[in-house]
Amino acid sequence: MREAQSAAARRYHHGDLRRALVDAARRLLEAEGPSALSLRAVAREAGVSPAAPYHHFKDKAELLDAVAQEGWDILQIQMKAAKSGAEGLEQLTALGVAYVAFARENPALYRVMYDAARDREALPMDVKEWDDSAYCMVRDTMIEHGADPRAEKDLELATIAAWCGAHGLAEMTGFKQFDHLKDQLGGERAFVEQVLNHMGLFPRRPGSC
Amino acid sequence: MREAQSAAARRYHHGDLRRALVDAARRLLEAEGPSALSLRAVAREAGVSPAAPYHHFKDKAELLDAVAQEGWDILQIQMKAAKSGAEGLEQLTALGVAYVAFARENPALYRVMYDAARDREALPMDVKEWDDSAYCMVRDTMIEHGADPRAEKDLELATIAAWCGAHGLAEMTGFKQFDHLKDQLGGERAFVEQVLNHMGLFPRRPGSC
DNA sequence: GGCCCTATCTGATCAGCGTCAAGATATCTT
DNA sequence: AAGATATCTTGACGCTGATCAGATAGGGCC
Repeated sequence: MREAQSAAARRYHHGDLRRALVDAARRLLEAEGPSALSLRAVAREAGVSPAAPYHHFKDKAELLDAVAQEGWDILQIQMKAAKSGAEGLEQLTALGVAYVAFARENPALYRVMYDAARDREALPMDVKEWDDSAYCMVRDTMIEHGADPRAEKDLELATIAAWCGAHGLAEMTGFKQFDHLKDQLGGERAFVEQVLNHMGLFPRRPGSC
Repeated sequence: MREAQSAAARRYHHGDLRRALVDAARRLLEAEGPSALSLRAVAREAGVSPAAPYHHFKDKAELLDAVAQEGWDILQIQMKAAKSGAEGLEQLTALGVAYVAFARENPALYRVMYDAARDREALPMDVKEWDDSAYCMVRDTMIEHGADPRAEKDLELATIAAWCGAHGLAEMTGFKQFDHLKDQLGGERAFVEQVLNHMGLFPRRPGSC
């Protein structure tokens, strides 16, 4: 009926429609932006009828959740790579730079990721894979460079503070108000690095400063 | 034709429909959340036809811009009050707490504010009123407490870092992942304060730390 | 007062959206 | 081969943002 297909990737009538829908969504997202991401447009892009997605996703939000999850996976991979590309305390800055770079290079995807997070009032990291999460990578990096792993609260607070700062910077780096400063500093990359360095990317030790 | 009305507030057929629409939008926003904020629902709430708003706003986005602008105004007022309610270096923390509190008490409004900002890739502060903006309030507070006003770049970077951190915290404070920590610290307010204190809410002086 | 002009608002209409129910179709199981 | 089941299509519903012609009501001018 159909050409030879990559076996496991195809099933039933259309093939692995679930996979195809997520791919179509990401294609649309990159090409047309978040506002063009309607369920019907995704179905159209995947070559199926508007109702077909409902056999694989409860509703539109669940499709977007799947797209967002892929985004978090990619972000984690890129942060991991950035960490191993740096040494010493600069690893923390490198993680931040990678985080912001991901958001800037995939703005539509990043928006979908946080729209979903805001809706469910939680980051989408499952508890069971919590240990591999990008969030924990930041915390562990702090420990590796001297933060006291027994001061749990301070460690968590510092990780949260760093994450919040990176997220804020990711959303605002593109704002026009900062164009002047970016030029002064020699580009967006330098701007991001320096703002990150002005954040407390490390646990406060009692009595420091 | 109509009862006595507050004079300046009423004009033409309906009255000051523009004002009425923004009010209706904020009412809907608080009652039903951002997803219920359709142009038609706003018109319904204001008691006019679905097409009436188009005589006062170019499109839906422009209505939302007006709502967002009111949000920024309120935020600024509340931050100003918070600053004068604190003393010394704690003023900076107080500004952050007020910022996050506003976002937490008006989550739908805060979302509209930043949705608009992301769309136009800029904070909505007009250049002419830049000097009164909440953003400058943060910077000026840093100066008042010893930051060197001549180190312009560091000052700006620190202000941006603080703003990014506050925004990130505003969006993520409600996330369920942090519930445990909030309980440990004795409530959300304490959580917010401590995360803020872990951020670098002050310009880096060369050689400090 | 009487007139026109213009801003304002209504009603009808359009394409597109998310979602659902009913029916057709292809694959899996036996 | 036959029945069960998962998958997809078709058609429909109510909603949305937006546009247009036409009704209406104030303000300015004589």
